[in-house]
Amino acid sequence: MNSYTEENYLKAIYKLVEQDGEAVSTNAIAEKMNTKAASVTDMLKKLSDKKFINYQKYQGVTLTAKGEKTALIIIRKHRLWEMFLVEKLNFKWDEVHDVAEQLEHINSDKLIEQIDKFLNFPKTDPHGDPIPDANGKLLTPKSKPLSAFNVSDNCLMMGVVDHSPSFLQYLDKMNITLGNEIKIKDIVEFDKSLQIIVNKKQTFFISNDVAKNILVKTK
Amino acid sequence: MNSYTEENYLKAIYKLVEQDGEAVSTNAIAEKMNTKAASVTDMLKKLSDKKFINYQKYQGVTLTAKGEKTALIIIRKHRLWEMFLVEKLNFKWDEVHDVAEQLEHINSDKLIEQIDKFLNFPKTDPHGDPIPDANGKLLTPKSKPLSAFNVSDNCLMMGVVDHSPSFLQYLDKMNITLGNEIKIKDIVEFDKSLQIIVNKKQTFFISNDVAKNILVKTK
DNA sequence: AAATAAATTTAGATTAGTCTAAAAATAATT
DNA sequence: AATTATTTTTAGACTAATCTAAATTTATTT
Repeated sequence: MNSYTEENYLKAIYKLVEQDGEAVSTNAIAEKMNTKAASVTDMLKKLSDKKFINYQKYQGVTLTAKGEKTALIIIRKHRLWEMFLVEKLNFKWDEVHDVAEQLEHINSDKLIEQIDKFLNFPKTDPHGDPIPDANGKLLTPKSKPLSAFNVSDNCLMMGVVDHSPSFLQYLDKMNITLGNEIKIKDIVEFDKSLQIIVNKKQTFFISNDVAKNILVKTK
Repeated sequence: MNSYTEENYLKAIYKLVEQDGEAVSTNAIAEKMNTKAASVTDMLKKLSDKKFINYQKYQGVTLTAKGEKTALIIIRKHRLWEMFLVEKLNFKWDEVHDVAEQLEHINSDKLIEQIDKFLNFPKTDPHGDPIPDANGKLLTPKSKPLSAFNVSDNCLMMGVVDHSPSFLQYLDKMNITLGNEIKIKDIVEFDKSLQIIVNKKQTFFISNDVAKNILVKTK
């Protein structure tokens, strides 16, 4: 089996590759893992020996098929546990991350498949992120940032980019949650802030920075 | 916080003290932890420094109040997770141990209290073992081995001594489960085997060894 | 294209937990 | 009580993951 630490490196590398779309640097991994570049280099050698990553000295890394599958299965567990915490144990969407970071490393196929079944096979986690299947296959839902839409577009809230508790709490306060309808009433020329109508009821302004972090699709 | 390994040592020491009722030896711990005596000595020093155990070289160990509370909170988590697996995720009582060994180390007060609530505050785990409360207090249910009773005594199945999958599967096959009524019809003079009537329906023989491992109380 | 800056890797230590082999302490036996 | 056996501890070494500091490679600037 792989160690807790190896799993966390694979997950970090997966997310960086997903984000940047290219080979990721030692420093980028070090920052994400809150560790030093020298430690990362040591681990990269190990992950490379185990065929989880493609690694050439000084050239950055990408995941092999084996590494990507392993990363996606950890992400599957993380997201299923988040869903469980919110749906069954009264956690808020801004409280689940740290616990799921621990639970994702529990090793039991039966456990995770039963959790999946218990939740009735959810497609996304509480933040709208897609849940990979048991083989590590991911169906990415088609969504774009709200900031990419225009005046009078009518959208459906699909997820978030920033997952920080403070951002999620802000969305709660504004009543912006998964599945809500968001219609763009106006876009301010000066700062690109948006006036939006949520669920045909509340009308208010959000900054363009906020809009960039809200994922929606056209309704 | 305490490491995964420290927690496992504390749990092992708790169980050995509970079983033997006196200071436990380095070798006994080594055997229970599947490790070597030299490794145990190292860990005992560390646990002693942290005030979890009373330890004098060559004299064996007992738990301090702090150590016992810590052990009981780990046992609380283990037993609540076992109950969750059986009650909510279709695990059998002989399948839960290994997964619960992992889950017991998850660190989140909210998580474990919500699991407790979700299960409607169970008093015992799937094997009839009592679940300590959130402060590490344990109410031991009064039960004795079936082998301590006499002909025509009518008992209620309360738990098991041996927790091995093979023993639990045997009990399943014989339809002996928690809460069943067990009446002693006869005790064979020769080998002390027992003829029992389960739930007023099935009558059959069990060995004295088996009877020693079934915990009951008088109905 | 040479010099400088930035990123990355190597070298050598450190910590937690483990091990083997040897030494020391306790227990059992004659 | 002396000897032998058993248990426990110490000494020194190993692995995984980390670190700092120095060396090396790659990238950027002049």
